[in-house]
Amino acid sequence: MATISDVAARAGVSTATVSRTLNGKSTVDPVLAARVQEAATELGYQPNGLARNLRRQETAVLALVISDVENPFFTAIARGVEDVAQTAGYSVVLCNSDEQLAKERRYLEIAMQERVAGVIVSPVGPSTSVDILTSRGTPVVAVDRPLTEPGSDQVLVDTRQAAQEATTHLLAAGYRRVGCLTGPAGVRTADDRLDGYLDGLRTAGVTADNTLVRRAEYRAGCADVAAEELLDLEPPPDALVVANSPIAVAVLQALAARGLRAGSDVGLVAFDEVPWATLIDPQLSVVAQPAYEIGRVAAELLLARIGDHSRQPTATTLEARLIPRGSSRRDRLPAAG
Amino acid sequence: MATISDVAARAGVSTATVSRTLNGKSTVDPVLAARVQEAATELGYQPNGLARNLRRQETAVLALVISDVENPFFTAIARGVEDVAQTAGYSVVLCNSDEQLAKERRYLEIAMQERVAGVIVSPVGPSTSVDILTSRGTPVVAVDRPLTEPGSDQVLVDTRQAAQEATTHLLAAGYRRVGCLTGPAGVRTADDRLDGYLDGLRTAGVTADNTLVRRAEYRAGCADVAAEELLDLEPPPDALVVANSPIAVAVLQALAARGLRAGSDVGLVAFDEVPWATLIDPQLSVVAQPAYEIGRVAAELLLARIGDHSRQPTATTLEARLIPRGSSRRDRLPAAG
DNA sequence: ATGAAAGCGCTAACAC
DNA sequence: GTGTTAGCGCTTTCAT
Repeated sequence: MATISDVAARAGVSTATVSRTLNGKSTVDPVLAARVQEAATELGYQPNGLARNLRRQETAVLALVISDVENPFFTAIARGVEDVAQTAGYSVVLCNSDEQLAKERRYLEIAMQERVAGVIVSPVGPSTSVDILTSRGTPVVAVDRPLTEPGSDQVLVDTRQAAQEATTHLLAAGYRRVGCLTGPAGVRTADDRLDGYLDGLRTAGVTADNTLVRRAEYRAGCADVAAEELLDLEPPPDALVVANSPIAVAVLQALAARGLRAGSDVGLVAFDEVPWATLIDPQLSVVAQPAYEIGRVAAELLLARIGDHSRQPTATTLEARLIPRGSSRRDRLPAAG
Repeated sequence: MATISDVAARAGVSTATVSRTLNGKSTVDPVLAARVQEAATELGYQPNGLARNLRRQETAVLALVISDVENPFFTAIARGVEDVAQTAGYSVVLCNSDEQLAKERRYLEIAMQERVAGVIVSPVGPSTSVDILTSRGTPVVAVDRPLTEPGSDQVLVDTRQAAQEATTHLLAAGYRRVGCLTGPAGVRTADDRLDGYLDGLRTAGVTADNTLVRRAEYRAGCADVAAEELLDLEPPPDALVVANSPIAVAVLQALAARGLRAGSDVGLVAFDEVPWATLIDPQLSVVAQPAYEIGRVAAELLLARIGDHSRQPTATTLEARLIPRGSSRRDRLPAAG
């Protein structure tokens, strides 16, 4: 594989001149520059990024470590990050931690070792290994879930508030036994949504019933049992606040298996807008999080910190929006009764 | 940031011994090894991957360049790739080409320059820039769509056959004006699915009607117009073969907007299984592609080629499976009439 | 404007 | 078993 000195030799100049030409630096004699270009293309020269990075001690690459590639919420974040990075001349590499601390740690280590310019992470847990990065001065921004250690920017959503709103909405619609199916303990969004649900009950003067609360993994295909347990309670809940869309799928499947109908039989509000929300009958009421926006803001924050390492870390909280649809309306009941 | 010589100095040994210890090479005196480990942790030493890669001229990283991160089909492939890479000690970085040739080319160049061990790509078009890689000896495997240039492994799906089967299925169910909404011209899967659809018509002795064929971008939110055009034809098609799930969403939305029902009003078979296929009413008939399997096989092929660069490139074709559900059954009609 | 030369941090011969 | 040393390919002073 042709190196820079091959090109230099062929063009009859020094490696410095080749480097300057190929990087568009200072003013190089047009004649020499042309000779260099020619030699480079003739040799099919491809710069060795490894060597360049080693010399420069930096890379125009951002790492984005998300906890589930198959969750549309996170892929939407990825789009936001990518769009911003792209226009700033950065590339982004996506790493899937799969909600596993070990994988997350591994990817963060690689990011560190490969000296990426910065990383955006949706931490699996509150006590992650981001200090590997922050202690070395690599800018980090946390999305979706906070980090206990200071030093990173954060872009979160006021999800507790949103969960309360969802609960209040269900209660106002006339549901009386509102349950909650949330994510694993220790995952902040899961705990927050549960707390918001409890806030909603309390505000309405309803006493919480622990048996109406279940937890499940956030990933697809993990919440089946929890959903079934809830629906098979005696008496069953007549409405559910559901913490994300993969879990919502499980709930809807369990409902269908029992011949139950969302809305009329069991009120439903699920976190995260999905393309199919309006395709099911009744349509799914959701708490829409500004996923793309989260990614956009996170990338902007990261680039700002890369440009100025002394910048103080900030915390941004975005708002979620309740979109009421048919799955949180009981009004079919009178018609049927 | 601590370097290997800092560690060597602190442990009172040579850099070579540090390197050997940290890489678990040959047999290092346990006493020295312990001193090295201690010095390393005290200094918070993190190896510089850039330097290591430069020296080794290789990286334990695979690049996966997919054409749409928001399409579940591709994220499922990513899962397959990741699972096998993981167990082989490789990490995978995901790059989103967004169906844009320029982005794809850019990521391929980065992959080359960063000297990744190999790349898996779902090419935006047939004439991609993979030769950047193949000519330099970097193993490449194409997934979902073939590459015209030889030299890469391929993992494809017999999608033409599947499209024919879907069409035949609709015809057999009693639909008479079966249309097709496929992807952009030049994208092989789009053209293949169209051809398969035409095969299906021909086999059944039905003359193809060009007005019943439309094309749209493969990405979400791009097929609305095409879907509407099709449904507003006079007379409209009474069934549709749809080339992927983002397009299927557009079709289902257009149907709903017109008060039409899948199955009874317009028969529907869409490519790609999605989590919500059984949640809509009627359930969505799909052609399920073995996405996870594609990723798995592609990664295995890639690792094999990395291990033995002289290995001959292979072509694997996997089968898709038609899953008939309610959206391709007309039987509601009699009940309604 | 151009070239010579010094490393970036690491690994792998090679010598001891 | 351990140390010495020569680069990997590039960028960037520092001279000229």
